[in-house]
Amino acid sequence: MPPRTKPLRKDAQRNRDLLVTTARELFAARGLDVSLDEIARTAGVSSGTLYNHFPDRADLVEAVFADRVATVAEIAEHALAIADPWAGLVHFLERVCELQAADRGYNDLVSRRLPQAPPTEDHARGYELMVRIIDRARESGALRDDVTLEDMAFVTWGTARTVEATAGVRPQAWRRHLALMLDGLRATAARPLPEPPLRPEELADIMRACS
Amino acid sequence: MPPRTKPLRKDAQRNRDLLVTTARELFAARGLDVSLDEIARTAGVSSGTLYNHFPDRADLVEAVFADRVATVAEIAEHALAIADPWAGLVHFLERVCELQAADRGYNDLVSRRLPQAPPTEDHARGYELMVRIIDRARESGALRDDVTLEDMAFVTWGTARTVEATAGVRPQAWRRHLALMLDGLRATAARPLPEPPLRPEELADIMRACS
DNA sequence: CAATAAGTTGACCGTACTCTCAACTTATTT
DNA sequence: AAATAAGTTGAGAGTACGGTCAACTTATTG
Repeated sequence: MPPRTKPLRKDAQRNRDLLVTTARELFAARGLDVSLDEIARTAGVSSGTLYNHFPDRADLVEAVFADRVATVAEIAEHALAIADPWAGLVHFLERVCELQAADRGYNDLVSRRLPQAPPTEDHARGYELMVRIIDRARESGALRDDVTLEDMAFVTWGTARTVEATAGVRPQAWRRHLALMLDGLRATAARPLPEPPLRPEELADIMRACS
Repeated sequence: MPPRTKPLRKDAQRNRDLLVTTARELFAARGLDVSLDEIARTAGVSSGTLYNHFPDRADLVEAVFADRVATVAEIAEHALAIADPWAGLVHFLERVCELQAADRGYNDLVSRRLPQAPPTEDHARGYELMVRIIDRARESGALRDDVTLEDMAFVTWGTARTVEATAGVRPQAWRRHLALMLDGLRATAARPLPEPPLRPEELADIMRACS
């Protein structure tokens, strides 16, 4: 659907796009903490223009990573297209972690709580698909039956930190971390867990929390 | 052994101690990014005094956490005193993660690369003990034989991130993360790993790296 | 081609932080 | 109780950042 708002003037649209792509590159290379002034300068516009388009840093971050939710949903779809449920889960987690490893900004985004983009329909779709990936893997008997979708956050958070630490020295080290984690998620590895899973609302709180 | 340098004047010593304990509290509560001015103010001394004692932020951090290396070594000793090698490893990792969970500053410290304290003899002792914890667990057949001491960094990094994320909502959630990870470290869970372990020098590089 | 709306500029304000130093105060020494 | 060495102070320099706005420029419209 076309956006309801009146279209931007064409130079304004050009500047906006420029800012987003510039920010995307800088975020990818150096993480989410790049200064907004530097982004504007690199894009060749004044800082006023940046603030005109994106009043808040979160607005810019949201614009830069707006497509990622859909990307994750697509990955989830591919994962569900794999016949073997366990292989599907592994595929999903590997691909998501690859996204993190390829983009320091995205890695920061999944790590830190940040902007809280308003929940979109892609969000809901991705969530549904992920639930199915987990359920299917669990019902197949490959995934341990005491883990939930929320436990996948541990995978994401953990590899995010490993990606950050090892990026300079061994960019693929996170694969080893992930593999160990995956071996712990197998039904055959299951031992009683010491703590109940995060409830969906708790995880939502964590994601939403800004600080 | 008494320090070789001339002892501080007694008010200077008092101020120094005050700064360290104040910094310890603030770091523990709010992480390593507390401003130095605030630490000085809270301690009731001027910022000049702080910089007189600790020219660099890293110097203060080092003073605050100087004892932690010895603490970890002690935990390692306790772990080795446990008869069952696997239980010893679990004990060690749980206790270290508890340290992280109890102190946001320490959690930051193990996460981010920061100051690179000069390697002390406690360091070497801790290292030796940790090697023995791992070797013993592996030789007992409980720990998978394709993991190394360096793989424990994944445990530390991972839980560090989970601690950070969940501290406000479910302070014990990291125990679940750790338990999943531990299940992946069991010999019975072992599947081939996709990436060679970090070499000791690589891990040292990561720890040393400042940025 | 006006006329007007839309967008841009860059200097500037406020804030927060690290770090310095000359003037001052306090402890220690003889 | 001087004399001296040691330590403290707090204002302020320097930096970087987010964010604002009145004056200016540019696109669009009739």
